Amino acid sequence: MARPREFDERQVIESLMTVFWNKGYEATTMQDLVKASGLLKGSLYGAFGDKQALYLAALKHYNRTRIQAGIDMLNGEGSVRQKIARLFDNVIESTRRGLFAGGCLLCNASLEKAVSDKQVKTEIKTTIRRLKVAIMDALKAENVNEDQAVSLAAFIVSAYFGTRVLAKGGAPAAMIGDTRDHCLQLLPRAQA
Amino acid sequence: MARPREFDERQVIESLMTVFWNKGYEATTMQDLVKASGLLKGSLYGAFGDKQALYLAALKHYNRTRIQAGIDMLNGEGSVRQKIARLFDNVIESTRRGLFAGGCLLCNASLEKAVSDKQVKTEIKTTIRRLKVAIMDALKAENVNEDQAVSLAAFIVSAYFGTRVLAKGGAPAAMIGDTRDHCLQLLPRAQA
DNA sequence: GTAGTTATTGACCGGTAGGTCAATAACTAC
DNA sequence: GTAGTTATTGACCTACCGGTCAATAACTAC
Repeated sequence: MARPREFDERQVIESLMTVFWNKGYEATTMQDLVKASGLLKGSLYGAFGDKQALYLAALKHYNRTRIQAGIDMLNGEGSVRQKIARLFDNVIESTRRGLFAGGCLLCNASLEKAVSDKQVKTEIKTTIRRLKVAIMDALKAENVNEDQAVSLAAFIVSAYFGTRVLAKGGAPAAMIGDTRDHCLQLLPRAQA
Repeated sequence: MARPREFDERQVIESLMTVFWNKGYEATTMQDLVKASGLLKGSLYGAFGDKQALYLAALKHYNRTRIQAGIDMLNGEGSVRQKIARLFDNVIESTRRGLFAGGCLLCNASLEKAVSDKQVKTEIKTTIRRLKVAIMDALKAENVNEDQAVSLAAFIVSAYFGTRVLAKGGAPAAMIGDTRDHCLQLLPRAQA
């Protein structure tokens, strides 16, 4: 019926995401995206839309993969303490490996694009909500009551996002470890 | 000996800061800065240097005024609990008033410019350090020991920065309140 | 007054930003 | 085969980006 696409959409979005992840929205040029994706400008526009749409697609992909990996981990085996500890340890680890200086595209989007792009803001809000709920569920699985779970989860998300800012700002890794330790201090003791 | 400047430097930097604060580095154009400051491009370049230098000056001004106001508060009267609570309440308040959507230029700079600009990174690191020390001092004034003060301060800075991300991302204000409450929970009880 | 110094002005510049489009290619249905 | 549809291509466009500079103005020292 029509000419088929010659590229793998997932793979292209992954490459777009990588560029936005380490350069930010404004500092990224269409030329950067062309180079990273291997597609030409016209194809990029034809397939996804303008730069804002490309960014939104990249952010959604980040949430569906990177953030989801965290949520899956929270839904998996182990005690809450272990799970939350791993969340923070991953930040330390990615910072140590220089993975985009430990940055998080979701946090970057919150500061750079949430105000100027309503669709981005909506995506951010629902993703934060999902992350918070995953933490709440992990807490409730260890008999933390609903109210406590709500406020503890909010607090952990804050501390977690804060470490992403500190990591990129060049603060010493020890600050992230200290943050993790104090978060764990507020968590219930393991019972299983 | 020479022609005197016709503008008040502090006032001009304050206006530059305002623009960078709500638009970010990349999204701000020289034209924006010209309009906000009232100066012409040539004067801006002559007095401060290029765009990066303008940003650095704006960030330093932000730290010398807005962040310093927080530090002064931490060094002032009252219990640590009251001081830390006020820190978070200010975030809620500025978000409610729509003050640049509750954003913090220091956090913005950490995510947008710390990696690409070494001078910005240095400024960020020393400012975070100063903020952390102010919190430590407030803790030690209430007989928290050195080690505890170090790690508690790191943790509070993380949680605080996290709320700035959440605020801009459009998360409900209740999450900030919950974060504040849990931070206070780890603080020593008032004794004076 | 004049010489020396710095500030202000606005026209100017090359480069590149995001975005468009007509031509052509690759496919399916019949 | 042909008609219809969509994908790919790369040349092209306008607007504006950050930055420069020669002319001129405003001052001080003497």
